[in-house]
Amino acid sequence: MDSIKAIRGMVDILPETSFLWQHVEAAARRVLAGYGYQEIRLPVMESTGLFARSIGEVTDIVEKEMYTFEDRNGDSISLRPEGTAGCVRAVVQHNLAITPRRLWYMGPMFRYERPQKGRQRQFHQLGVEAFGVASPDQDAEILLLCQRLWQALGVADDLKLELNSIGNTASRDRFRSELVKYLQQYRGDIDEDSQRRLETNPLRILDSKHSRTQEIVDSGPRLLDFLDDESRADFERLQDLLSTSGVAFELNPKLVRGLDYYNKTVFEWTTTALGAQGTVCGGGRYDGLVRQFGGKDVPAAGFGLGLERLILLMQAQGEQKEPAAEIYVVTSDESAYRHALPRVEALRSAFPRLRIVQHLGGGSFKSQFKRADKSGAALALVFGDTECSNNTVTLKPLRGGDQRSIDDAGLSDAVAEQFEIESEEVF
RNA sequence: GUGGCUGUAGCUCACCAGGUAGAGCACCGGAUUGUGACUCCGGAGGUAGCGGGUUCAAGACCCGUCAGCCACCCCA
Repeated sequence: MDSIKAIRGMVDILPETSFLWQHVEAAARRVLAGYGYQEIRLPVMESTGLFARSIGEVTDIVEKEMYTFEDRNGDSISLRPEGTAGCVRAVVQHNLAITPRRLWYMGPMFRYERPQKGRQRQFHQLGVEAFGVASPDQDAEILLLCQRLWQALGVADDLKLELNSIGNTASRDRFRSELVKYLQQYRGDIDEDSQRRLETNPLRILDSKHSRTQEIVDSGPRLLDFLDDESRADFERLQDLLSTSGVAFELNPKLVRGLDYYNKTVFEWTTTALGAQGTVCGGGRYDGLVRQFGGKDVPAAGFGLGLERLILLMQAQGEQKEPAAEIYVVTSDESAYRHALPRVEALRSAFPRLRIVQHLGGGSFKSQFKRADKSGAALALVFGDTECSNNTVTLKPLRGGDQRSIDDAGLSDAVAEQFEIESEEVF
């Protein structure tokens, strides 16, 4: 029997990187809370129809990338390929959109694609969705929030904001038919994929990577020229807001996004540091989606942020290592261990944020100190026969300095001094 | 889904007209028995991704398969 391995595209996040995840997640929570966003936790499975109707029947995601199967009762259900659909469903189902509502969620998404760096079959997104505000100050807010997160994580310089407006449904339809009409003339010249999209999703031809197709597109009709007045005005105001609040951006008239539900503002934060998978965060406005799911006519805007890609970006700047524990406790034998245990527990109570590692499994002092050294701890606490019999502890700095013995009673103060912290006495 | 590259100890890699595997790091133990790092000595660890084929003989060649990577595609 072959050894059992994780299935393709599903990866384990090991301890050497899980701390980075925690760091990113904590930063995100902090930033989100700072803007008044609240967490919503959603199922990872939904009715297949939910995704088909929101994302778009003819998108790649729905056509060939979903994990879809029959529930035991025969219903077709799917693992979520993205979060917005489920979030909108929940908002409608629980009537959450009656007031301005700022939401976020974090969790795994599933897409059956060929894995590559920055692209897995199970990956993780932070999703942010804001309901109830139609004006571009909402768009600006979520972009500001993004930028704050980039700054908090030190990746602001690696990310570029690309911005576009794809207008309302009517103006987009007008543009689409003009575009199709134009491209029909060059049917034989454009690439195969684009020819297919001529029928299914013509807008996607705009960001084709084929150079010949690109040339043809470049001299064709421009989306911007077809924008309705409201979209145009909002788009200009958004740019103005971003400029005054210090968010740099680049207009990309060919940015259209792959999902059907977007309108007006669309954007992507991209990097060149990750190869072909350069989009770290993407989103926009989706004013019609809530209504489409039977809710009120509530405008909305949001984005999805790829956590793996964000973390890859941080790792690309250099190795990220988890800081070592502060203290390593060494004991000479069983009785010393019993002696030390309550004292170490008291220390943990007094300094809940210190990481104190107790040596386990016995062994000679020599081997215990080897462990202590390897642990990277700054300080070893030594409980030997001598210490135990006269109620003292030896503090041995492991990164330089002389060791000294003190009375048990002074341990707390000595530790506080060494790490320049105060006792919190939290239990 | 398409094309290409790769797959040898925990990690990074090597060897080899095809003759049943080696280094560095990591790991474990020791260098007079209450003290780590440096040094020295010793040790453990691989049916060479998996399956099949060619051959007297394959990790090395061929086929298949699985996985990773790169590009396409797609997007996070």
